[in-house]
Amino acid sequence: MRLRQLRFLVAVYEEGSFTTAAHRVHATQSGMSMQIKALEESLQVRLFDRSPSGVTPTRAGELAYQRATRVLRELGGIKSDLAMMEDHITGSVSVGLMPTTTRTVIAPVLAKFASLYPDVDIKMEEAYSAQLSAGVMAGRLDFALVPPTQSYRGLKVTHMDSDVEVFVTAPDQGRDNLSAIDLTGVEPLKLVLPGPDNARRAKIDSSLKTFNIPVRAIMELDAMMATLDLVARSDWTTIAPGCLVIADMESRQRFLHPITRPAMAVDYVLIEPASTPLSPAAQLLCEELQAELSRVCQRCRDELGS
Amino acid sequence: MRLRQLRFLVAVYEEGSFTTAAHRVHATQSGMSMQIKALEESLQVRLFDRSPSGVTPTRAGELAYQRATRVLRELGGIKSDLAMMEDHITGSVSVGLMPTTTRTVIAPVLAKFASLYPDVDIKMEEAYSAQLSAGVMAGRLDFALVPPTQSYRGLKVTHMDSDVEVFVTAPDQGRDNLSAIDLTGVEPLKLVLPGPDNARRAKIDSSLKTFNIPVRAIMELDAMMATLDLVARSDWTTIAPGCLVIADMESRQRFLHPITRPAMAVDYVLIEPASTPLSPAAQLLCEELQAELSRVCQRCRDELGS
DNA sequence: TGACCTGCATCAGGATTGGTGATTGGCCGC
DNA sequence: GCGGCCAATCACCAATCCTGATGCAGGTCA
Repeated sequence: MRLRQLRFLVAVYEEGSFTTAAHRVHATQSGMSMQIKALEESLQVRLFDRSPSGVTPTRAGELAYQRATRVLRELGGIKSDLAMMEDHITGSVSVGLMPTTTRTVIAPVLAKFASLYPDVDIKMEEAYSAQLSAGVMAGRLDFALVPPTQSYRGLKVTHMDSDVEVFVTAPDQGRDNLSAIDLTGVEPLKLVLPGPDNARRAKIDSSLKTFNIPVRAIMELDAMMATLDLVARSDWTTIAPGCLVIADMESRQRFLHPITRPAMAVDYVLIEPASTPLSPAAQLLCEELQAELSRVCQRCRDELGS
Repeated sequence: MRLRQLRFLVAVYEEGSFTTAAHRVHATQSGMSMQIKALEESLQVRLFDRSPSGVTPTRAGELAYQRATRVLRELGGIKSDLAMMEDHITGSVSVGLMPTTTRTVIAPVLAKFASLYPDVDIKMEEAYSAQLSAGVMAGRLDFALVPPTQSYRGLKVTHMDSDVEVFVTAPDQGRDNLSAIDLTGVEPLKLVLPGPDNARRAKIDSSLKTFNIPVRAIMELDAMMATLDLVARSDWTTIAPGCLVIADMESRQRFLHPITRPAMAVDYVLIEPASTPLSPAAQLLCEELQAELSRVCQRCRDELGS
């Protein structure tokens, strides 16, 4: 068994094709075919079912893939360890964040990190989950913080924290700030929500439907700040994650209302390449981010929980 | 980086010499030298300090070794996974046990395991820790259950459970069965103890010394059953792990006395090769052993704890 | 102090391995 | 039925790695 074969296995599994996998790892189709064959022979088991339209992993292929990613991750850990040994952390980190977290959570993290590790270059990208996971898979991003999505092929997923959803209105809409609300017993809502591609949207829709919550109108706005701005100066309302709106506790530009029913939570997960470990710098940034996120989430649950 | 290089790294680290490491992995000294050099170049760091009497790992070498064992362990996991996929567990398991556990713990485990997996061949070896760890390192044993020792080079160690030490006397020695005893306030003891090579012996000696426990005579007996037999039919006494003597709760051949002072515990650890995972059969036997051991240890702590 | 031993580094040659590009054969959609 | 797509195979070439011999440094013993 060779490391190259494991890398090939991972590529083929993730691409579902010998040819495209070969391109990805800068090899030829024939070499790919031979190496996979050799691997199958050394393991005495068929890893992929071949078809004229590509390949699909067998059960054994699934297992082998899972292990192979872990082997490669450990392998990369060697270099990380050695880099971590250096007293001086350097390099660059590219991180992707969903808009929710860019308002409150990220600023203190960046400030702290930059002062702790002045020689690390930070690149931050704000986008929705699909683009972020694509970025991580393509290697453009070291890791990303996203809501749970469906497609994790080639990604390692770690749950980081759970946040509460909060109902948000303008101050002049006749509700007391921080008063709890039961959405199942309320006049029809005018809601600003993200578009159907958004991961939170699906959960919200299903809650609305399950509990027969009346909705007068829905406006789709795939821009968080615009949404909040609109809510602040109109009779439109929205449902937003605690992390996003907790700053309004002080500013009182918007009034926040814990939701007693239905129960709605939003999860944050970390995604990173399945078969590559984080660089030391990325690991450290990740820890800072985790710490700050759970601090904020804790506060949200305490002060905005139902 | 190549897997072969990692195997070489592990061998060199554990042997402390290029030449003997080369023999171990069926390679030549020159090939070993070149591969390690290549590895060092690809990692851009020196892994071993060479001297005319052998090699010693640098700090980087330590780290790389730790990782390398984990890589190889994960790698072996591929085959284990695939073997585990078979509905029918087969193969053979060689396990080493210290005498303490062979009296009470192992029988039910073997009985259950043999009936669950009738096609697995079991080999069991009873010996003291030094021989067992040598056996594991040489690959003769899949794993072994031993008391904590010093030298773990090349072994993965997992703490399994903690047991109590019990003071044991013959029934006619004027002590009530199960009556607690404070060894610090007792007339000088006649103790049968294992020899100085035994891992428990060092701990017992240090306790005796620390608490100034008077000892009239010590007899060294490296045979557990003989020790117990002697204690049952004389005024000699001993200190034994709970697991070993709990059977006397019913038989009353010997009287047991929880020790209130000094606090004495005996740990059981599992050792296995650092860079090879357990075979599926070994893994299963290990789980059964763990379960039974913690059941017995729990009972010992409940009924023989101070 | 000098001969000897041990252990690692280095070198050149040779065998094995792995990658390449072209070709074949099977299946699907047009 | 034809062209496109994909994997398997083959022969050839290049790179790699292993080998056995030799050199060198340090430590030991008479």
